[in-house]
Amino acid sequence: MRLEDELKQEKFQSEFQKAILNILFTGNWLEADSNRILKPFGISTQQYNVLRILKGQGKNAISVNNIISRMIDKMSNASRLVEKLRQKGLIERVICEHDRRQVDVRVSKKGLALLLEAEKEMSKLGNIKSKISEKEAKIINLILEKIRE
Amino acid sequence: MRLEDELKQEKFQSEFQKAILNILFTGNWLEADSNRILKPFGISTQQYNVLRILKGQGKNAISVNNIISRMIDKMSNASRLVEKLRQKGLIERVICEHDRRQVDVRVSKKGLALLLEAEKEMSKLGNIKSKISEKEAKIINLILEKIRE
DNA sequence: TTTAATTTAATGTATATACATTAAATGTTT
DNA sequence: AAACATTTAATGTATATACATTAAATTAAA
Repeated sequence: MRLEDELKQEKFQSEFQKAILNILFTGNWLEADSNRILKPFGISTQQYNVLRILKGQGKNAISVNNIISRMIDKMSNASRLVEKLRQKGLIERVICEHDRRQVDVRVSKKGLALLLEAEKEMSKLGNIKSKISEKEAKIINLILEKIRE
Repeated sequence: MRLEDELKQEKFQSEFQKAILNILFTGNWLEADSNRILKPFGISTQQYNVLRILKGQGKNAISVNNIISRMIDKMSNASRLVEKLRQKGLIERVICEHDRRQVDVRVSKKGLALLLEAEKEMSKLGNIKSKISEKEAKIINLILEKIRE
C-alpha cells in the first residue's frame, strides 16, 4: 500500500523524506506482525531474538555483552530480557570461571524446542517471499546498508 | 555497514530474511537518531510526529482518531501523547460542537515555533541525502510498498 | 421510542524501554 | 602493592507502550 494512503498524506517533502518514513513505518509494521506471531508462544520479539542468538551459539554459553552486540535493538535491557527468559525456563545461566563479572547464558532444551516451533511461524513474517523477488531483496539490502554508512 | 557486521552474524538464511532484519535494524537506527535530535527540544519522536500531523492541518483542529490514522505507529496511545503535548503547551484542545465525543486538537503558536526549529534539525536525520541517490530513494520506496502489499 | 450496536476517547494494568547510576571484578599505571 | 580506570551486569526511575476495558455520545434497529 502506498505510504501516502497509509499515512493519509498527499505528498512528502522529497523521496528521501518518504524513504525515512517508509523504513520506520515498515519496521513498525513488521514488528507488529512479529509480536502477533509470537504471542501464542508467550515471548516478545526481543526475547525471540535473544533465543535465536543463543541458538546460533549452539551449546556454548555467551555473555550478556556478547548478546547485546548481536541484537537488533542495542538499547534494550539485555539483563532484564535474559532474566525474563530464565524465569520461563527457556535459558540457563552458567557461572563464568575466568571472569566472575560475566554471566554466561545458553539456551535450554525447553527454549530450543519452543524456538523451533516459533521459527516455523516466523518464517512467514511479512509474507515477504511472495511479494518481492530475490533480486529486489538484494537491492533493498544494499540501499539500507548505504543509508547506515 | 554490513548487517553481518552490525549483528556479528556470518550469514543469514536468505536475502529475504536479511531484508527483514535490515528493515527492523535500520528503523531502530533511524529512531535512535531521531530521539537524539529531539532530546534538546524535550519531545519524543512520537510527539514530534503528532505535531507535524497537526501542522499539516494548519489552523484546523482534528480529532484524536484522525491523528491515529496519520501516525507511523498506529498502536501508540494518541490520547496520552496528546495530553503530554497539551501539558507542555504545544497543542490546544477545542470542544467539538457537532460531536461531543470528539476532542479536536490543533497545534499552538508555541508548538509551531518549536516544530519549525526541530524540523531544521530533523532534516538531517540519517544524513540520507549524502548517502543514497534520489533514484535509490525511489527504488527503496517501491520495494517497501511491495512488501506491505 | 427504547433497545442495542457502534464510535470516540480515556483509563487501568502490566510490561517494556531509555538512560543514568551502582557495584563488583578485572586491568593498568605508578 | 596501591590507586585509579575500565569493564561487566544489575538496578533505579521515569516514561512509553500494548492491549483490554470503560464510559459517554451517537447511530441504527426493533
